[in-house]
Amino acid sequence: MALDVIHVGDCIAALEAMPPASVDIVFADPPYNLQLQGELKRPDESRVDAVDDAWDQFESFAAYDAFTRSWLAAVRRVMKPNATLWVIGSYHNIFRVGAAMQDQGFWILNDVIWRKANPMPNFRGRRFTNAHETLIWAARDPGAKGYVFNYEALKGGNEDVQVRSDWLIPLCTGNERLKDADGRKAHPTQKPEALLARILLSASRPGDVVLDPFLGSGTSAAVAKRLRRRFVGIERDPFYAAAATRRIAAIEPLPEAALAAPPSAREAPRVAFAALVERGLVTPGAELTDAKGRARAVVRADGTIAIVANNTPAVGSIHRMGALAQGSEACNGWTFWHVEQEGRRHPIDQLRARLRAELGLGGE
Amino acid sequence: MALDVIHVGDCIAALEAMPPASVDIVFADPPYNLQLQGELKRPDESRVDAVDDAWDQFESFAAYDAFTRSWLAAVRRVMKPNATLWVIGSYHNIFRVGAAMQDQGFWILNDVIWRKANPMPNFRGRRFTNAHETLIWAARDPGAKGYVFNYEALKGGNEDVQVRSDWLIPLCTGNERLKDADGRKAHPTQKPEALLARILLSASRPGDVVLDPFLGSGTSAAVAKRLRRRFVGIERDPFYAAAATRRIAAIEPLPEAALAAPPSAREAPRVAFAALVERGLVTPGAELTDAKGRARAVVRADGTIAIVANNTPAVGSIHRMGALAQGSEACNGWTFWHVEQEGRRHPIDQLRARLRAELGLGGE
DNA sequence: ACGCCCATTGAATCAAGCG
DNA sequence: CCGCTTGATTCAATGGGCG
Repeated sequence: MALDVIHVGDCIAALEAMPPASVDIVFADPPYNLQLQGELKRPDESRVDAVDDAWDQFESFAAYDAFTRSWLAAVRRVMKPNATLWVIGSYHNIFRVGAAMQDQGFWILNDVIWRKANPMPNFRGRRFTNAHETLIWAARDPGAKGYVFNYEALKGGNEDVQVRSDWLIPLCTGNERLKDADGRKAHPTQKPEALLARILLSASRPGDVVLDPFLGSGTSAAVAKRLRRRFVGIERDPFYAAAATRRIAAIEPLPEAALAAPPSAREAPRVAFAALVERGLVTPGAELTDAKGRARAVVRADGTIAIVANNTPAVGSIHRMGALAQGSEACNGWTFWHVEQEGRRHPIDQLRARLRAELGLGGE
Repeated sequence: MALDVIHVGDCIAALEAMPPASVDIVFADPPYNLQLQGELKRPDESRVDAVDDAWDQFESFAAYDAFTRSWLAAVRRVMKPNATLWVIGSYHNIFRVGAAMQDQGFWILNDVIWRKANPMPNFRGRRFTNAHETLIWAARDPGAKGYVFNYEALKGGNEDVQVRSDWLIPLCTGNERLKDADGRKAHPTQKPEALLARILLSASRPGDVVLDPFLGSGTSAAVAKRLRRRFVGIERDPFYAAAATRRIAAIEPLPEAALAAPPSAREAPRVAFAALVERGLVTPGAELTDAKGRARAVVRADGTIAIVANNTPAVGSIHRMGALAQGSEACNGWTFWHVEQEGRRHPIDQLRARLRAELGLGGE
């Protein structure tokens, strides 16, 4: 399969020519089926340049649904089992697309709201300002566990709080907006690079293959190249494809160091408590306590620990014994148990971190 | 048709017993079909009290769709030609509901995002915090022009800018949350009154008939009564219906002066005084005075205020009415108007400062 | 009265690895 | 595929208790 290229042509045919289970993440910005009636003018009588292109016209909801089902099925075939799909739309089409996705077995992970910082006002004053679009993020199958979600990196870049499902991002305007030779916008619905960057940084890794079946002005491919992902773009209109090709050629990938994944506790190699005992970071016979010094345990040479709970002696893993000492079902022994050094109690997780560093295994 | 009552029973049967074209606005909070698998625990091992009620269980998407089509059709019959329908849901169900609405001929006016100020986190760090729910606002028919949308009043209560399609509102917690005899939450999905107030103030008028086919804890009826709308509530569960009945009985309608016809464009208030009203820092019907207690005004539910100047009643923004009361051309209503608390008068600017602090400095 | 600390809680489709 | 073990994981708001 050719990577980092744009296929010009119908997306169904192009998708069917691709090998199955070959892409890691899909971004799709399908026609919105806007169903606009007349033309709209601003209060100053200037005309609003609406999306009235032929590709956005469908005869009926049924025709739009058939189109949706067909591209969703074709996309689903080329997704790896742990790939995820992002679709963007507005109230004109997103409900139909979301229902079709569920019908085809996609498993919705989140709906995400793109809150536009600078939306077009409602000139007639008959509705609320349409100030957002909706993204649906879905796994290929129910129960998919292995999808990519760069939780820690996202949280780290967000004042150390979880990223929410509502994202505030400005429209694509100014220099970022592609213009044609006449200085008019080259594509009517160009998406901001910030939006695609957040998507790709959230749910893909460097080197992953990003598929966009409705490439348009090429935002997804441009951001993929900058973030050192590979891309497969499909676009029916040769003029849009040409504009996207020029745009992508001018992109310089970011330095690899700017994209390396931060160390993640979840991906750090496992170190058994027994290894700490073996390596001498904890001495057999040493005493462990909880943070407040109430529960007590004795370290055994084989890496298990011994406690007395309810006047009954027990031996087992740091986790089991932590749960037993607390009377809870589960327990992370690494953070529950502490050792005393120089009069202060430290969680044994600190010792594990030190051993990881000694072994050069990363994970802090 | 009996108004201001709760019908206990199946909503389809109750709707079919109503006369056609008899309600002005519908709010529907149908089951979300959450499809939860196991149980979920917080990092501290406490159990999350999930929605696992029988009424939220459906055998399949097809069963849920059939249910949706049936209540939508029954609701549509009792809507006046210019009535509008509001439906709330999450990604579990809202796409299916929205598509069914379009299929039945409803005309979507907006989708509106309820951004939760204090959502439950994602404890396992495997997705984005699910921090919003989606509302769909639709007219009964395509091309409906006569629906109610109180554009000027909404704009006036929003710093004189159009209200957007994303609304930041806290969850229903604390005192507002209905409790049963054991002190546990009486209903698992009680909606905040601020959300319903914004809906009814946006798209209905005093005296209008508000229908809620899934009344639950009765938030829509309680807010309807307070805002001097009439209501028809339908609830299947007699325990929920009884709790709602008690709740509604305790509601005192706001003074009519706080709800009379919205002001004209020229009199629209210019600041987010409405936010103070919505959040309960100022009560509709409360009295404002100047620093010396001479001029007097009454707070209205939409964030405008009413005064009598030169024996002539007038309604408008805190600034306009302050100017009118002083006989000056301009006035900063925030420093002119005061509220009395514990025998002392404070400028309403202090309340604004408090709200800003609560919202985190107003920066979103 | 006020501030601080702690416990509780909310429409949630919430794990991964090894044997 | 099943079953067991390991061990990773939370934000804003409310309200009560205490000093």
